[in-house]
Formats: sequence, structure tokens, C-alpha cells
Amino acid sequence: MASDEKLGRPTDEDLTRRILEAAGRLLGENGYAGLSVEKVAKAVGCGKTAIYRRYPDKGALVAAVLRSRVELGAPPDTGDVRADLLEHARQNQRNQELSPERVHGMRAMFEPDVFPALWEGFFKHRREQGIEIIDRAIARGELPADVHHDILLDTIAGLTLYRQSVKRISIDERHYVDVIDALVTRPPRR
Amino acid sequence: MASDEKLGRPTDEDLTRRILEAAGRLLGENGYAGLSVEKVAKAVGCGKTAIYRRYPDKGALVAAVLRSRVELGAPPDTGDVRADLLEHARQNQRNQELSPERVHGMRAMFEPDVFPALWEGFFKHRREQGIEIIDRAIARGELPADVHHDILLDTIAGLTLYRQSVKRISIDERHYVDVIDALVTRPPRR
DNA sequence: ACACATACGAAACAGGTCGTATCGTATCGT
DNA sequence: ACGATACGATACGACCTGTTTCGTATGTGT
Repeated sequence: MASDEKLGRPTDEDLTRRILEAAGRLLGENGYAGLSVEKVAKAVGCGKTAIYRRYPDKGALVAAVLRSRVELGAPPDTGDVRADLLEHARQNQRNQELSPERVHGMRAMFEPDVFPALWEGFFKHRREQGIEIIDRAIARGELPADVHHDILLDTIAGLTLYRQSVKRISIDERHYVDVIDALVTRPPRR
Repeated sequence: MASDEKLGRPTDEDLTRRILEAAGRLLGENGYAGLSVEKVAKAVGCGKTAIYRRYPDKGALVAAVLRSRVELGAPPDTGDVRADLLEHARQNQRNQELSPERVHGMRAMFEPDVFPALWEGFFKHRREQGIEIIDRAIARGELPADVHHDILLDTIAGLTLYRQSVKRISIDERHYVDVIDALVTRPPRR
């Protein structure tokens, strides 16, 4: 039995890092369609083999790039639902906030070959964190028991998504506060 | 001088219609990347020439498909801002409401070669209609003069976008009413 | 009737891309 | 030393984009 170590030459993790870095840069510059695996290999100075061994196809590579640039920290728990939702919104914004060129990267999440992996690895998790925030608020009596979790969360998430991916403009924290205040004061019901 | 008629054989408008129809169907089935101009030509029974004469590239073709399926009716003017915004939101939803397979078509709007044409031909126009609704509401005293037009409109538009393109679920009219009510009651300020 | 201008379908083309396969070589554990 | 795997290089088939060329069809102006 001896060891759990894998046999053979180990995968070069530093190479993995460089692949994701270069792919991210090229994705930001040229968009999903303009990104070619061959260019990534060229930029890194490796062969296509190294890339295809790690990711089954281009979509998986791009999904990995996006996930590597996203944070999935613990959901905030300040005791105040407005503060929690504000931090939740901030996290949304940070995860989507890319430099102007890289808006292409963000939009790549809608590619049919990219989205499913991102839903499983990211959106689902984010939703669960939001649900937690709201459930705690209900328990504290800050929100009515029949509040519509998803509508409330999707409104906040949608504002960021629309701004970043359509209009390419970030949102002032003050405006998040206004929208969250409105939604908490008159919450959508089931 | 005589006539304004164009010289030569006139463009076959029925063929144009069939091209957009077939392109829309294939786009819905296979997404943007899975759509090929050659397949469209094959489906229609025409040559690629006929397509490239109408649209300079694949992106323009897809943009034309999306615009052909979108309504840009007059902005509602009921005298009540809540009713106007609800109709505005309904229009958003109708414009994005595609059968499940066709969610691919919707997402194609984020393609770098498609988006610019759609911004000019659609989003900009929709925004102007929303601004009009809000300005009339301010004039009637239903909204404060320092309301933040874009944040209010983007919140409504974002909810639909997030739901349709990320979660693929339509929104009950009742929930639009709730969200709009909250936003009008405590509007985001400048 | 006839010339002209344009649209049409078919086909070939160059350039790029994806993803696979095949080399020989390098680097690990046993 | 040996087996197993990663690595770089290269070639490959299949497909796609967008251009061009050809002969043909269909309109207008004289």
C-alpha cells in the first residue's frame, strides 16, 4: 500500500497558474471567440497538450479562468439585514468588476460551453449565501416570513449584472443602499 | 431624373425574411458559436453570397435576428408611474421571453460582434423610453426631482435580465408589482 | 429591342480554429 | 533501473469565416 502519491511525473502547478493567467489576459483582450488555445499555448510557451490535459475543451478552460478570479467568502452576518445585503452586493460587484477591456471576460460566462460549470461552481453557491442572509433576517423579525427570497436576491444581483455587462458602469455604494433599503422596507412577497 | 428606383435586379425581400427565420431557429438550437452561415444558407436553400450581401458578417446577421424579434412600441403613459413601469417591465420580459431552447439566442447578445449593434438599435432606445416615464412622474409629483433615473430603471431591467439569462425563469407580474412599488415608494436618489 | 446594373446559386479558395494523435524527452516514485 | 506520467513539437482532419469568380436571372432606362 505504501503511499497515496501519484505515479509518474507530477503536474506542473506553476504551469497551470501561468496558463490561467495568460488565458485570462487574452480573454479580456479578445473575448471568448477571439481566444484560441493555440495562442494561449504560445503566450505561455507550452504545447497545446498541456492545456488539453488539464481542461477537456476551451469552455472548461474559460470556466476555470473565471472561477479562479472569483471569491466565495463566507456570507456576512452583522446582525443587520441591510448591512448583510450591502456586503453581499459588494461581493457581487467585486466578482464582476473587471477593467474595461475585461468586460469581454465577464460576458464569456454566457457562452453555452461555459455557463453550466459556472452555475454549479458559483451562482448556486452565491444564491445559498443570500438565502442564509434572508433567513436570519426573518428569524430576527427584520423581514416577514413570506418574503420572496429569490426575487429579492435576484433584484440585487440583476442590478449589478445589468450595469456591468450591459452598461459597463459600476454602482456607487450609496445606490446599493437605496435599492436595498427600498426592498427591505417593502419586500417582495411569495 | 425620372425615378428614384434602384437599378438592377431588386433584392428578394422574402428571401431576407427566410434567412432571418432560419438563422433565428438555428441560433436557438445551437447558440452563437454553433450557428454557421453555411448551415443557414443550406437551410434556406440559398448561397452564402445572398447572406453576406445583406449582412457584413455573422455578428450583424445575429444582431438583425435579435432586432427582428423585439418590439419597440411607444412608452406607456397611463398617468400612474407604477402602471407605466409595470408595462415597461412587461415589455422587457416579452422582449427576452424565449422558449427554453432559445435562451441561447438571448445570450448571444453578449457576443462582442453582436452587442454594439444591439446597444445602438435597442438598449439605448429602451432607456430613453424609461427616462420619459420617470420624467413624467416627476412632473406629476409622483417621484422626487432628484430620483436617480438609471438606477431605478436598471434595477427593473436587471431583474428581468438576471432571471431570464441566468436562471431561465420568468417573473410573475405580481412580483414586478412588488419591486416597482418598493422602488417608487423609496426611490434611489442622485 | 437592347444595354446596363444588380441579385442570385454554386463553387473554389486562403486563413484560422478545435481537438486528437504521435513523436521523443523529462521527471517523478518504487 | 523501471514504469508511469507530464511535457513540447508537430502533423492531422474536420469545420468555419469571409472573399472571389463564374454563369444566370431579373429588374430599369433608352
